[in-house]
Amino acid sequence: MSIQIYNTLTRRKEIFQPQDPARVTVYACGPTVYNYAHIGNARPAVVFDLLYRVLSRRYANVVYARNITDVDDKINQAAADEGVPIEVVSRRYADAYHEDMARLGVGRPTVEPRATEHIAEIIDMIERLVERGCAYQAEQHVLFDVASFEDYGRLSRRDRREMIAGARVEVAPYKKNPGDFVLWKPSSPDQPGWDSPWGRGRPGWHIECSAMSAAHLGEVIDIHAGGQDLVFPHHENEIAQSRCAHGSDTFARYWMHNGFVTVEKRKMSKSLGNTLIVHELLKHWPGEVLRYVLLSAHYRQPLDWSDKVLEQAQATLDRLYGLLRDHDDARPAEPDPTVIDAMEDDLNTPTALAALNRVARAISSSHPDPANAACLRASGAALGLLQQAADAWFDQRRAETGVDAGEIEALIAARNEARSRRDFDTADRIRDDLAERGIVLKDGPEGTAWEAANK
RNA sequence: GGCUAGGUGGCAGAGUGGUUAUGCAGCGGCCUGCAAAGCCGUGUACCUCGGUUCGACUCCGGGCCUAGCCUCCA
Repeated sequence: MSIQIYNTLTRRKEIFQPQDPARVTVYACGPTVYNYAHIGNARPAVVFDLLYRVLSRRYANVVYARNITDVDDKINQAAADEGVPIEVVSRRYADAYHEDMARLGVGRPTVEPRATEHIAEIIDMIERLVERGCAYQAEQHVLFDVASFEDYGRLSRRDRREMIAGARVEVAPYKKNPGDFVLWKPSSPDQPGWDSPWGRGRPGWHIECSAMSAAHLGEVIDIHAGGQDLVFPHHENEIAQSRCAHGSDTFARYWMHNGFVTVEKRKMSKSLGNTLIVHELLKHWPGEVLRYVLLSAHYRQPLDWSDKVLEQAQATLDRLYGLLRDHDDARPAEPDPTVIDAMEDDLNTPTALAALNRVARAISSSHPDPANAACLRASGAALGLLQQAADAWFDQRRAETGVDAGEIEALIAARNEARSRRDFDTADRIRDDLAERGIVLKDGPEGTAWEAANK
């Protein structure tokens, strides 16, 4: 089987064929670092990290770029509010982003370019756009001339003329067309800025991705990915800039867009004030639970976030880790082919999880079954799951309750002593008291284990 | 208004022109001092109305409903 990808450009699932199998290029839009990441920001990070892993199984050299946008008016605002340079804000939240994503099992991309380190490339690209007649200068701004690009609107399936008619965008008087967007804008002395042929200023929102992807991946890339809300205008504008600047007929050959995380079916967004911050969620749930939930729905579908789905994911992981604890002897193994097939079919993680659970069910209950357990662990690896030691998983779960493990162990010993005397009233009282505190006892042939109940 | 995606069993969520998704919960059984956990078994779902077909949840058309984009946004 080959890798299949749903391409937003054609609205169809297509067989993935890299332009150069010796160097596969992927660019994903990363965070603008002015705040902690919410779980909606985490979805593309998790999903496209998986894409990178899927591609890497087949291609030896996959270059995966995920940028950090570290110059932006929201960052400027946050820095001004605090009275600190923008670097303080951007570094703080970039670090937090890395920590949070690591706890979700997201690896680092091959390259992680930053906008502020590519100002020269950005200016260079804007100059080329002006030379080619695709951009014009007006009142210290440089704007992209949408009318100069015939294919504008093709990705998002919009008609340029209709967009003008229904434009809700604030139309600056110096724009030739309402749809024209800013490539470069002037900075006041108290705003961050760089010298340029158009005076001291800073880049507009879209240009940095075009400049950085060209700098690190080349003028035509294989896959460009991001959230659904970036289709328009961000990606549409990237295409326009890049193709005009390079004089090419293709910018990215495949476009992938993840669906939204919703809360009570409404899109999670800053303006609705219903964002769930990953940093906060991690105080209550293991990162692996968040990851499992993120993978439980197909990446293009909306994913409704709730405590219920978190509890379900945790219960499932408890069961799987229990199997590993009882059967895995850490021998090497290959993942179940069904899991790989599902991943290569446009990252079908729900089907992959179903296959993972079938592997789990194949594990014998009556005999030690290290072969199937190892397959379970290896299959989990393909999804970035089940990679910690089972004991570590359960220790982490216990630690959440903040109880004294020694005390629990002592109570369990007392209960078992009472049971051996057949003093079941005492034994049951101890068990009930522990249950009150959220501790569940599990009697087994090896003795009595315990763990924290689901919240 | 324009454009896009989707409506599947109690919940979450894949998929398929005729055959078991999977998980969580529930129910029955095994096990257990009794439970829990674990294991085994179990539910016969696919918005609505037409059409195509030997046969449609799956294809086509209409309708209803939901969400999203068109403005910063993953």
